[in-house]
Amino acid sequence: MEYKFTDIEKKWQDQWKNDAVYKVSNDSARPKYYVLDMFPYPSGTGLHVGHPLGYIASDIYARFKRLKGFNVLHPMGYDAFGLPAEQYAIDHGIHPAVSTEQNIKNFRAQLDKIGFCFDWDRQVKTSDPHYYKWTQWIFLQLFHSWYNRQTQKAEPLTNLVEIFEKDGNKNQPIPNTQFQLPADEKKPLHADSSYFSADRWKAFDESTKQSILMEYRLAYCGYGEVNWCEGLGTVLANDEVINGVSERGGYPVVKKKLRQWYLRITEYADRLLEGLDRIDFSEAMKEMQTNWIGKSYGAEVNFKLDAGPVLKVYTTRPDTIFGVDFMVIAPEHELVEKITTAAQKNAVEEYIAYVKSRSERERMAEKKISGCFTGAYAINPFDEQKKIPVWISEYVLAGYGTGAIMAVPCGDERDFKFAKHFNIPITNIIGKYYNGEEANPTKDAILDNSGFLNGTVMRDAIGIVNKKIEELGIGERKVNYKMRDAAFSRQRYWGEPFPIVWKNGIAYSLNEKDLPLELPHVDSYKPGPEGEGPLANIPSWVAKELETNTMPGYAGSSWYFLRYMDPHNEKEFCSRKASDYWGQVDLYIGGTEHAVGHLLYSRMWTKALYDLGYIGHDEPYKKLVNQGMIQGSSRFVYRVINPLNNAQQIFISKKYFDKYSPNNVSDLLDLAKLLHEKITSFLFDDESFGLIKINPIHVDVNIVNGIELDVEAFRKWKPEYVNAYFLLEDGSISSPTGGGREGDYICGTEVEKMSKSKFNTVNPNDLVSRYGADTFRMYEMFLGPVEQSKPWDTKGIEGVHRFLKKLWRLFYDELKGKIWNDAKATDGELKILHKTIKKIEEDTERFSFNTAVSAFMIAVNEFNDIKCNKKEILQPLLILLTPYAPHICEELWHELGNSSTILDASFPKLEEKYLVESTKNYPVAINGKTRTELNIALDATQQQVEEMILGDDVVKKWLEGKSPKKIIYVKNKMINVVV
RNA sequence: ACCCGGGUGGCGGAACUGGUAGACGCGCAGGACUUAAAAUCCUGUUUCCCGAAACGGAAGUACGGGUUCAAUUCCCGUCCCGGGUACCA
Repeated sequence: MEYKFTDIEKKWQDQWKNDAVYKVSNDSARPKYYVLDMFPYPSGTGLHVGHPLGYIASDIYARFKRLKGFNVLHPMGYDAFGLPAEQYAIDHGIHPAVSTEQNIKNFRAQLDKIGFCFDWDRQVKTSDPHYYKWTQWIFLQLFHSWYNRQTQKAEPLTNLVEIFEKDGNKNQPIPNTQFQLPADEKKPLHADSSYFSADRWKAFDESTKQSILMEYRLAYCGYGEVNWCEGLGTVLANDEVINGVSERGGYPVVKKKLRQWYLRITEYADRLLEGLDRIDFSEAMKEMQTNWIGKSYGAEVNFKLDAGPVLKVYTTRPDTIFGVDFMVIAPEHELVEKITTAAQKNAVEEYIAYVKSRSERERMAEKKISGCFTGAYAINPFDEQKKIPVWISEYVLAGYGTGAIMAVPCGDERDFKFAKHFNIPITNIIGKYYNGEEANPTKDAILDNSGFLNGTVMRDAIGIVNKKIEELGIGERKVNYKMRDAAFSRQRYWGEPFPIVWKNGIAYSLNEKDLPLELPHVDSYKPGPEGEGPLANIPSWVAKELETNTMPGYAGSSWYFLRYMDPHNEKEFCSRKASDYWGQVDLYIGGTEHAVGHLLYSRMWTKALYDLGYIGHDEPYKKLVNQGMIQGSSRFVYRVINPLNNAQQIFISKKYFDKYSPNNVSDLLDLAKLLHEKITSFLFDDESFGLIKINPIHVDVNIVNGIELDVEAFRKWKPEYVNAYFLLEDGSISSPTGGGREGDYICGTEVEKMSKSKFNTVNPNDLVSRYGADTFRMYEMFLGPVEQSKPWDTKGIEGVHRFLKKLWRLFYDELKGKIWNDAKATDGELKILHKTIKKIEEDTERFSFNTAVSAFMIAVNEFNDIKCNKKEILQPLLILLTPYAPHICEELWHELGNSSTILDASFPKLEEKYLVESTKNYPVAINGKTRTELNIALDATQQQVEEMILGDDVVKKWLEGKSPKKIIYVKNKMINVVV
């Protein structure tokens, strides 16, 4: 009986489906465990071997937890709204719903072959109205809520109105400090522009009230910049803009302000930081989120400008205020227009036009220093003699702080370079700490040239200056966050419609009973007028004054983990009973590319839902494991392009590509001679050989075995290659007519992103049909640590497949048939088994699946060596292995006589007694270099060890008669003799 | 530019908390079985030096420094590669 993986896998997949073994109940006496994979986007290209990596890891863990007695939720679904489907619709005229459905079918078929334990009854799709009804509903909760800074949580907006009616907003300042109330007619001179009394609130008209409330809503409307492409008449994603022009068509792209929805995530900044202490994410991940939130303590300082207005800057280093040599404000700062002098007007406008064409990323990445003087000067409040020139430059972004900085070149590298570049004189306020060659950002220097701060250590000066600034009323201490509110609208079709109607410029929500607001059918995906989305082209939609923006891709994925708990609930997004039972996602697996997007948004939504009392926990993911990317391993063939005959297809093996430099004339002549000698139809003359080119061309990795090209498959790959000649590695020729061929054609290799265009994608289906799902699953894990990125190479899969065949042969012999037996296991056999139990349990628990696979190989090799075919040993081994290779284990489990599924077996219990050792082979090092090994009892004392060491011949030889200075003996580790 | 991660044989990787660098697998080389092939099994495989071999010696974890009895592991600096940088998902 041989290992027929195709039959076995088919049989058990069908059986499992019929028996609904993966159906999960919300009602169980067992403890719960929730394993989740990051929501996949069903792309048109289908799965390649990189995608299932995380799913296999989570599947193994889910199955492992089930064996350990948990009620495990392991669901799967689709993040089905998104830009690619819409782009596909624009290009091919196929409705996104249709192509998405097709893609999902394809995905599902691929997933099913791998044998995952997903409970498909719980599948969700974000583009399904049954799902996005609740996305819209949650949006409305955010729309109807505000963040109470006193209680530090989201509350219904009705609370806020009550507060306003009682106290005005004196205790609840408007989050956006730039916001200005309409002028107060009663006390126009003294009115603070952002505070109002209860009386005044009551006197506001509806429109003013609504625009003030909008300033507090967690989901609010404002204005923001988008990538506007006049040529395409549309707004582009950052991805679609390359070097300031559109990816499609190459039209210029500029920034344009459009009305946008936002989520007030900045109000949650502190709680998002605090929450990181309570969740098990990697330090790197926490650091990335912390840096993204970017909390800093500093001061806002007002500088008077000679041109009249006041310039507000944010600085984290107020101690350096005497070192301010110039100001830099963002080119889009509202003051620029007001303060620019007539003489500088042209230069400034030109510079602003340049900056408008630049993406934020380009601006930050730019090494070349650029900027423009506005002609205006600021006055240092502590040194009124000092006139500080005001510049604009792209390196200052409008969205961060106040969009203006005070530049201190002796203490800040970027400011220093700017000053040098524009010949701005540099004031040294840190004495010998500044060498004139580079800035020194120290906080430990003693201040100099700093008026009343002279002689103070910078660190201490910060507080002194802050106090002074506040006393003088020229500024205040300020906590600042780099994070900005999340833009929450897209001028696109394929997303959730907002349940919002506009009446007289005021946004009102739809009633809950009118949800879902279904996405209407459109005939064209072209943008609407003025950069609005395609929905603006539908007369009936516009007539109802419905919002024409749609929600962004992350709307549906911000809460999907909750819907899986209660996927068919028509009354609620998720019942409190279900979310209380399942609670947090215990294990979340996905890539680091979501570090600051999805993971922050879903954390915020969870906190808001928690604040409003809809769920009982405020962090969605208890533990996060980041899976690395599987990179493609590309293969290249080298085509010789003969200028005398462009159409001729001649490929040279890697050796010759390495040997002949395409830039060296004599190399090219040698190559031409060689080719002519071997292939008579290859001709050259005195002029042409110098023009020969050698082009590396991506070749489909599926027709390359390791690095050897299947030349016949290559000729069939594309019509132009039918008559290809190959100069093989051994110098022989493979010609299209056949004959004369002996050697191999060797390809070049390179590690690149896995993508269709590089012909380096490998479809899991192909591998599953060739080796089986169990082999595929184990090989994906065997490649290396889940967290690490690594290149894919199909070649090594054979080793894992051999392992499974070897396992099979412990049960069945090809000739003798059944060989497993009921004999009693020896201590030696039990030792191997329990060593393996220990290793597998530990490795699985810490997600070290690659070493677990090795441990299985070692165990099977050892049992094979000692011819152990005993059921007593093999049965627990199968249970250990079943999370990794479920099909073969289920088959053998039943062959051993079990009738219930192995999925519900219990994980073997480790018996330490089989593993106890009394001695150890200690490595003995002399001066840190291992020289010999000694077998010593584990309970040996320092003295006993020293005696043994000094009596050893090898040690004596290395001591050369000298006596050791010290003998270091670390129990159960090693011995080091210091001479 | 900024933030995060990574760099170990021909290749993927192992070494979990500073303690025998290279487990396991691929590939390669040699051998057994076979008419042959496949499958399977056995042996070897970091590099260099000495040597017939056993054995022995030296170097070695991107590069340059440092801490330590001992560094792939900790610290400082440099280079290279990957992810993210707010509308790809």
